[in-house]
Amino acid sequence: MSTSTHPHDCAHCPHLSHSHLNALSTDSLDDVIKNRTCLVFKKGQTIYHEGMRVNGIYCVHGGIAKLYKLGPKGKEQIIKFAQPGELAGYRAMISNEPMAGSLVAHTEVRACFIPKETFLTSLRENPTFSFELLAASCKELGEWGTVVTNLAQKSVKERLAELLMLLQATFGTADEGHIDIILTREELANMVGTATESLIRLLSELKKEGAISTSGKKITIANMSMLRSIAELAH
Amino acid sequence: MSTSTHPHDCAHCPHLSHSHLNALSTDSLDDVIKNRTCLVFKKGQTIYHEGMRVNGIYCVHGGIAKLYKLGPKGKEQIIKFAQPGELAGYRAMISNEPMAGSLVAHTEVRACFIPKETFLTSLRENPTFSFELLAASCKELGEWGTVVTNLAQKSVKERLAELLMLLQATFGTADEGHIDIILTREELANMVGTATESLIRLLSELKKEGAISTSGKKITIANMSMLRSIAELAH
DNA sequence: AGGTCAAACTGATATTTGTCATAAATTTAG
DNA sequence: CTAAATTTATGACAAATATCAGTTTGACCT
Repeated sequence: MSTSTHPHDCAHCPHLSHSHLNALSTDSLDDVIKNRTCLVFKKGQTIYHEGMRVNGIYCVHGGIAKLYKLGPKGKEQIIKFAQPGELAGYRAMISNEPMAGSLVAHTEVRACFIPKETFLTSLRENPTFSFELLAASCKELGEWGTVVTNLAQKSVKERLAELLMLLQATFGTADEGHIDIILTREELANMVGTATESLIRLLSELKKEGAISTSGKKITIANMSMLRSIAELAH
Repeated sequence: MSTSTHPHDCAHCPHLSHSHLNALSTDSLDDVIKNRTCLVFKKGQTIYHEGMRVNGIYCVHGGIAKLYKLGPKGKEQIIKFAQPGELAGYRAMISNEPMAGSLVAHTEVRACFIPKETFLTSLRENPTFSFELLAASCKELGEWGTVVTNLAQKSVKERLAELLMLLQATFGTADEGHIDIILTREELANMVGTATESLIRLLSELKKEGAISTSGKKITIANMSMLRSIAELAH
């Protein structure tokens, strides 16, 4: 089970400024803080399961959470990673459906649980918040179109090159220069939609070509323009 | 160019009841009607282009419009078809981005153009409308997750079987029993993400197996449960 | 009705990707 | 710190899918 900690200080959370919750009025934010529960999930722990009806949403304020769906043959398809400042589970809440995917702690995750009623009330009372979520959803919808097009039309190698660039853009680089998120080869495969063995071979190719270098699970982009040309052109 | 017609009677439009615009107050609807322009697009005509900034949205009230994106090698990826009652282009308007895809008249299309300002004002003044769009976007986001998972994990044949079921569910069956939308093999290929020749071969297989029958571009689902098992299981 | 053009189809072949088996390396747990 | 378990890696092969070349069909136009 998740562990409840001493309350997280949401009002001064360093992630608040780039969170959608920042659009709330002082009163609404107070209400959220009053009703939220602070939780800690150990690495690997499931926060919620696909298909579940959950009566609230999560605001991640520490660690990285992995959102995935199960495919027809039970294989996991990684949809996205949620970073501090992001809300998770609000789509299902708003469209009043079961969760479309499962959320699991990829590292240790600290998150606040905000009850459904609190969340829906804050939506109702804060047009700015509501509009911001609408705008974010609309933006994401546009991005999914690109994801689908790439998935349908690009080769696995092109998708992999693109994914590595995206990961670097999203998670930045660590001090040693590698992309600052640790993923297994299987997880990389579950993002680009291929078999683990194929992914391993293509990573080796990229390495041999000098586009990237690896050290265990740490991946460094060695030649960004080469990687970009692989992602966009071909072989 | 598109032709302007004598005004469409939006207030009594048979599609209004299942359109998001139905959530508007009488005043807002009047405002929309006052400012909208009714247009007719001939089959094949482009309504807007990917990458464009458009200063308004379209409300389709007749015909079918095809929304697609161009892939890296210039191949079209069909994202969806918009039917009467649907709004098109509102995502870009709300997230304030260029259009993520191109919209083209798949049949003759009748649509009202609603200027950006009118649309945004109605959003601002109608929380119900705004929430409905938010809920719809959230629902769609969940659906894209499934699309992506299927694209990443299913074979082309499975995706084709699924597409045929989806088309029947969306467009219904014509009197003669076929799925009530006419698509070229290339368009089908551009929906499932495969080469036209592959699609043709797989359609023939489905025909040989008795799951479907075809007559020109008209496709009839002959054995729905067989088709479903092909879509879900395998080969 | 005949000619023209685009779409549908077919075959042969190349390429990509998946699968299975197995070994080496790395991480984790005790 | 070592043993077990997982992850990474590689090879051989099978299956799926793309590509190219060419033929047939059917719709449309005057």
